[in-house]
Amino acid sequence: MTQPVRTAPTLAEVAAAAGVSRSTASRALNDSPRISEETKKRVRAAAKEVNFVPNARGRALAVGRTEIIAVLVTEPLSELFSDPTYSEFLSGITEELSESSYLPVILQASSTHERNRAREHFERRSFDAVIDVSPYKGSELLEVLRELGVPTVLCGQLEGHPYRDVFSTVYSDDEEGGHFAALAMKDRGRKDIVAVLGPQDNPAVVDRLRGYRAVLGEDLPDANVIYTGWNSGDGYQAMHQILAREIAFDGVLCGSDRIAAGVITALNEAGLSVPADVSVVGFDDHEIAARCVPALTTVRQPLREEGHMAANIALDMIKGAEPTTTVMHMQLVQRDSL
Amino acid sequence: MTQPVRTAPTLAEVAAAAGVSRSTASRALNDSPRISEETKKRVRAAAKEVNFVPNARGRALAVGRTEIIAVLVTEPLSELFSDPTYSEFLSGITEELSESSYLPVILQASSTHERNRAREHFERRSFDAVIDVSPYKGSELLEVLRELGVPTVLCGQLEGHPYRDVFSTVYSDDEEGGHFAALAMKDRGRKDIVAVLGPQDNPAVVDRLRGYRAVLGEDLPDANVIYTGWNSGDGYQAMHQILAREIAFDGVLCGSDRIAAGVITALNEAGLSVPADVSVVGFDDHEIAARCVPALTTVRQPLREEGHMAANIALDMIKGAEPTTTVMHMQLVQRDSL
DNA sequence: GTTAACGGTGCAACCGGTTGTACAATCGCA
DNA sequence: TGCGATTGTACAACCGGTTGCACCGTTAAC
Repeated sequence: MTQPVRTAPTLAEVAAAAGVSRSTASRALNDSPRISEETKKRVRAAAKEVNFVPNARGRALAVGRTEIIAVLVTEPLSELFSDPTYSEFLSGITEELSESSYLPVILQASSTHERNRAREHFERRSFDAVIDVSPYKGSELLEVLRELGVPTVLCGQLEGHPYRDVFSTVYSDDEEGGHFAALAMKDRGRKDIVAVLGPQDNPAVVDRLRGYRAVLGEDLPDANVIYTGWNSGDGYQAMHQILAREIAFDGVLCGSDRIAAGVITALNEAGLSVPADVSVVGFDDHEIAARCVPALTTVRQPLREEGHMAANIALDMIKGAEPTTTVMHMQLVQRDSL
Repeated sequence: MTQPVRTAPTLAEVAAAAGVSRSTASRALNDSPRISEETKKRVRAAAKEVNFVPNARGRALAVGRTEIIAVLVTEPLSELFSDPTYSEFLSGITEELSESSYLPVILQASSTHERNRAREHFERRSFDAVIDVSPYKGSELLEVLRELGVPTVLCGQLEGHPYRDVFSTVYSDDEEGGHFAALAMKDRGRKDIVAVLGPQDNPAVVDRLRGYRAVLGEDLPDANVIYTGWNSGDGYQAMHQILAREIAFDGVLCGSDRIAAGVITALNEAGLSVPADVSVVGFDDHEIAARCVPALTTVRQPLREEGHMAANIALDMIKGAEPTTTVMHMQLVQRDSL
């Protein structure tokens, strides 16, 4: 039943069918005010008749846009998939772009090979804009984007904001998140706090700690701050270290919900009850937070909304808008671990 | 330090710099045999000089290709991310395409809105080919692709293969996988088998069951076949149902590793030992399989390789190759649950 | 009755490449 | 010396749209 492949109808055919010129047909379909209703109607009918859809390649060349936005990702695909943060964030971007005619492309940049490919695509002007999901890692590519003048949105802060005047930035206020978590501890009357954070070189970690400190002061001594990875295993191990020190503490601030899950496991194994003996607060509000026993009090980052925002800013920049900096707000999610 | 945005150099500028015509410049850069070595050298030098990279839009229009391949996905992004099957498979596609100049685009088609957007992109000829990752769900779109004559690769079998003469197909031999799992049970001397499978309408499930049956015959009675979801919770629940029936059984064939994990948990809770009392065989060989206690014997599907294959076939079809059907082979991974 | 204003349309150029074909220059050979 | 074959290059058309500008026919104003 192989049907003969129709070769796609072009604007010229529509124009011929409607008895007008190509330019008039184009204007009619793009709803230009210079064309009479009468003619528009005729052209639209002709277009419907021959099943006309404007060719993406021709359009792209003429208007100087590909209507494609690259989402630059530094993590390898497997990590990308295992980290729910990205899923949420990418969904936000995709959702928002699906309202426009733009198409998001996930562009990986973990290996050198991939970065070179990415660079090549940038130079070819394959994309109208770039959304960089983990900008603190890909500085060479950022340099390229700057030179090429590609509208770019950075998700997350860059230390020192070297590109603030060229790129837009969207990030959650991590310091504020730290505030919220610390205030919750304080309100609960906790006075001897331990923090199990992510990697020390992560800007979000630095800001959150600053937030903790602003509220807790000496209740969170330097010695009680541990930097580690983001996973439950890391939290578990860190908690063991702390228990081994035999210091007194009644609260643990965690850099992620997964860390918190590991911390709770370690505490329970040591015979400590959460929240009776020790309060625990997480970060992120991923699925795992609600499933913890006890359910985890945590700080929610509006990831999906950040995705929406990033996509919109990218679209605006394509239209010529100036770079902007947008700060999203954190939120404390009260559950049972505090 | 905002650097003035260079407007990208065009072929015309290269030609001027090299003192040749645009056509000669184009041929020189594309290494046409009709151009003298001497001239090629000069043009290449000029191109390097002005930092020329051919513009993707212009090229696309001229050669009639966008160099973009759509990966059509029926699942919502969150599911896509939570299912390691896709991660592996998509990695395969991405890896392979990164060797070419082609760019993969993940195109979601779970909601009606998304399917309409997808259709529009197809009609605009935004993609040179489509790889459909879950073809049994998106038949309307397949119809569109067929009419438009877009080179398409289906991953997974379609019942009745209605598009066999138009589309290429890549799939793993699920019946063979069923064979392997069932043979393992048989070799171990298991005689009363239960199967906890995925959804009944999934063609892979149907084929695997056929494979089981061919080996086990009456050792796997109809009443012992349970259809459910793919997750551990589903496996757990299904096993409870079976235990409640108080029938005798000594082996469980599972539709996924996650199902198997749930099954093992339920068995253990009921005081049954794996593999002493009951043998369990999974499917997929995901990360979870090795982490099960006991480590799960399972059937491995070569997902990454399937991704490579699908990408290559897509590239071939773009070059005009006829549709092909490719069957990948399953493999039994022996561990401790049998 | 002439002319200015204006709404509607078409011509042609343009976006940035690729490619069929014509043409000029060089060479070999009769 | 004259011819055809061969090589290297340029001209121009083309891919499929968009858009600046000129032009046409009305109508309104003077």
